[in-house]
Amino acid sequence: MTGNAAPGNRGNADRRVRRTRTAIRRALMELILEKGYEPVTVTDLINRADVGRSTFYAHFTDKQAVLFGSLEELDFLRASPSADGPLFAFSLAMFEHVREQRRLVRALLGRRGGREVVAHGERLLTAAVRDELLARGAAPSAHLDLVVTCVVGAFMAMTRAWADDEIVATPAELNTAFRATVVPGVRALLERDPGHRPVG
Amino acid sequence: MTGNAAPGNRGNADRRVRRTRTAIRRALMELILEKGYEPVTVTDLINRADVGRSTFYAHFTDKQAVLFGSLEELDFLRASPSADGPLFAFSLAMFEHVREQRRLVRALLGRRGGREVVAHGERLLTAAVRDELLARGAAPSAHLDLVVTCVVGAFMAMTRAWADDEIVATPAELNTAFRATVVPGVRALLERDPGHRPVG
DNA sequence: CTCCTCTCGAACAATGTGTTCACTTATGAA
DNA sequence: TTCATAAGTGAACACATTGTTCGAGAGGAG
Repeated sequence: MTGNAAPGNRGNADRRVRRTRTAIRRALMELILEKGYEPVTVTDLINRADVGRSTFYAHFTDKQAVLFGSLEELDFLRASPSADGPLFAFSLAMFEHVREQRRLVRALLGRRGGREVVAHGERLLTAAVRDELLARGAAPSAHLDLVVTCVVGAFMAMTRAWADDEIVATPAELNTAFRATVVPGVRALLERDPGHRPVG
Repeated sequence: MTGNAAPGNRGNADRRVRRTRTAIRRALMELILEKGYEPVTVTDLINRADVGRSTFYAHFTDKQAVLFGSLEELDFLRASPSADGPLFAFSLAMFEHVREQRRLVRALLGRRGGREVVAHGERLLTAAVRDELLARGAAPSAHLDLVVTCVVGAFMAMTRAWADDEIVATPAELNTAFRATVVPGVRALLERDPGHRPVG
């Protein structure tokens, strides 16, 4: 092993390497679904993947590296900002997607989830929301960033609370409440802002 | 030692007990300010407090117990809901309070903070916001709870992002953005709801 | 087939947790 | 002041987890 931990070598030639990495990734997913993300230890991982301890560290620096490697393959949070159509059209689709992957979402974002994972999701969503508002003519500003933070915070809070069973609702209800709370304020922002609407 | 870990015995007679507990609490606060909450270990605590390991466990079950004991004395999040005055009047005061206690807030809520601490703060704030909306005539409902979750999520997200230096702003700016995002939606909710306005 | 890479697995040093116990000390009440 | 007792000490323990190292051996590429 050349010691290249967590490289981008997706299509590695050596069958052994592929076997090891996929075994570890699969083990992580399984364990996450069973216990949540935080409680999973490297020791769990190598036991489940049936892989030597040294082998693990030859490929990944820690469990987070494994997760973030796998996360790229999931297309959660692939919210492509749209300038037309309803504001924040992503929300309903996302809430529904979250319901489908509920166990995983709870494990990653919920109480037993991981701080870094939430932060990662927040970053992705923040970028998407910001882009959408810019595409709809909002002027880039500190104020805009604050508003984006609010919107993302609201969305993540609902998702987390719902995944954790703190609230009971359908995706449609989540969506309605989210939009009812946030859209009026954002719409006011957009209208107040003359903006250079790039097409409609 | 009778083995009563973390009791409510605030005014304990024995001077030794008081000495031990305050030493541990003070140690936790100091260490939190130095390293953030998560990295602090029980071992750190007993070294700093200069207290035997067994003594620590005679008084507290873990570091979280120490924190939650101390937290009661801080009057963060003492947002008394008001039925009159502007909606969410607590927000500016709270943002300002947060600025004063910035180092502590960052340590508790920020990247190096603790999951449970955030959850605790969220619970307190959720209750306060919910009460305020009820006091202003909103009907108790699942929808209301969802909206409250949004509002609290937005507030916490701003606070955290700001404490972590992800965004730069004054309390007034935070307050403006928060209210601009959230108040229109909430106001619409209250107006749509005939409600039994109890005075105002 | 052969050579090189990867894996194995065990051992290691660190660090942390939570418990136990015999011993010493401080405290508060009489 | 005396003294029974509640409290603190400190060291040792078993255990879990991390991240590293190394020689031996197996597996794959070419």
